Amino acid sequence: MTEDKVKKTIIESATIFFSKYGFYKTTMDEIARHIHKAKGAIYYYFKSKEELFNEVLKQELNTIKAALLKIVDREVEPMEMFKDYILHRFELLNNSTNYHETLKGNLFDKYKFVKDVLDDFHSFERTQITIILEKGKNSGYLEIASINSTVEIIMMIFNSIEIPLFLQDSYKNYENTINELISLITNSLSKK
Amino acid sequence: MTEDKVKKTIIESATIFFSKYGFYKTTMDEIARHIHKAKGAIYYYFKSKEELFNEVLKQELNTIKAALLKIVDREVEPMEMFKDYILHRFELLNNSTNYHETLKGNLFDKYKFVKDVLDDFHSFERTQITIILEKGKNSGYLEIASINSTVEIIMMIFNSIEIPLFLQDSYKNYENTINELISLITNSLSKK
DNA sequence: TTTTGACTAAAAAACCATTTTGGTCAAATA
DNA sequence: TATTTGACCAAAATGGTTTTTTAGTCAAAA
Repeated sequence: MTEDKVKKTIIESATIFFSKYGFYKTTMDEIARHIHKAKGAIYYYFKSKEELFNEVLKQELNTIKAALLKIVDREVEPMEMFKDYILHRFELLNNSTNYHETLKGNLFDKYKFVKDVLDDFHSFERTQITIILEKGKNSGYLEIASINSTVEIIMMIFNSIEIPLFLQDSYKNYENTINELISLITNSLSKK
Repeated sequence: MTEDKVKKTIIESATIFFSKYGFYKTTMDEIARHIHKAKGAIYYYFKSKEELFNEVLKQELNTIKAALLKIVDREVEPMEMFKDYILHRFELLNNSTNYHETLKGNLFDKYKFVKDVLDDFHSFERTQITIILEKGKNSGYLEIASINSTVEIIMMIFNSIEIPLFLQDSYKNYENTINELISLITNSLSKK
């Protein structure tokens, strides 16, 4: 229906500006102007700027979730799947400007309003990694004492390493770092 | 001699205030007043506030380095040594307020002036971890393809995980996290 | 049902005056 | 000679005020 179409164009416009200028330096006016609408129109579909940003981030993360789900649904050897997952996970998030925005914002303890969207993504990822590790354990490839603890420390490493990786350029070779990280983790989990 | 004595009291005073208020909210005047000296006296020993902070941080890190050296110099099984090293490494840094200050400052891309002191510490740590891993490799406990790469990824994880660990309180159980991290890494490196 | 655009209250930015602070230095002290 | 002082300066930080911008509202129009 038409309603969804307009909503879609608003989100598209918002995505452009939020990606380029971040949350605080984007105005509702410019988002509206870009699609030749009055600012008020946006408020017919979204109750606030924060809700709009949330929607943008949510869609960006949903696309990433979908891509990652494909990897977990494949029929491959669990260790191979895990490598693939990590590789794509960082690649996809590395390309999500609004995710970077959020990361940065969280360091400055602003952006509390994205908590739900981020929590959802973390929860998704926790589930996927658990599934992969369980597959590996069941098929005898992996040796894991406590799957839960393992998933937690892996999540923590992922979420920590993002900051230097995405926000600072302090680390020369991104590619290399990810590959070494994959080796370290898979080495740790696989039976020898 | 007397010169060193005065210099020492200045550093002590500076340590107190920098630890309590951080670099920017500490004034040279209060550092001087606390030891009943005029501000100018400090400038007889240190050429700037930045140099003074550097000295404070340097001494804090030197103490930590000394403590860590003791661990590496011990005669124990390499894997045990590595566990000990990691455990104390985080424990010691966790108690260094001025190191936290620096970490925070680096995120906000200020504090460029501490670069040398930090680089020195990183270089020290790179050396120690390399020594431990080489010991482990030579004595047949560890299985490592490239020691250099392994050291780099471990360093990166250490330096990344500090941010949530020290600066945010987002992670519930510090103890537990460190232990899981130790398990993950040692598992990855040791022969089975 | 959807869009507009004038409107408001609050936040941000710009501005200015005042104070604080890092750093200097000639003179005093030891 | 080696060290300390404290008045002094320029630059930065701070506080307070005015102006501008912006998120959000809403009655009227389409």
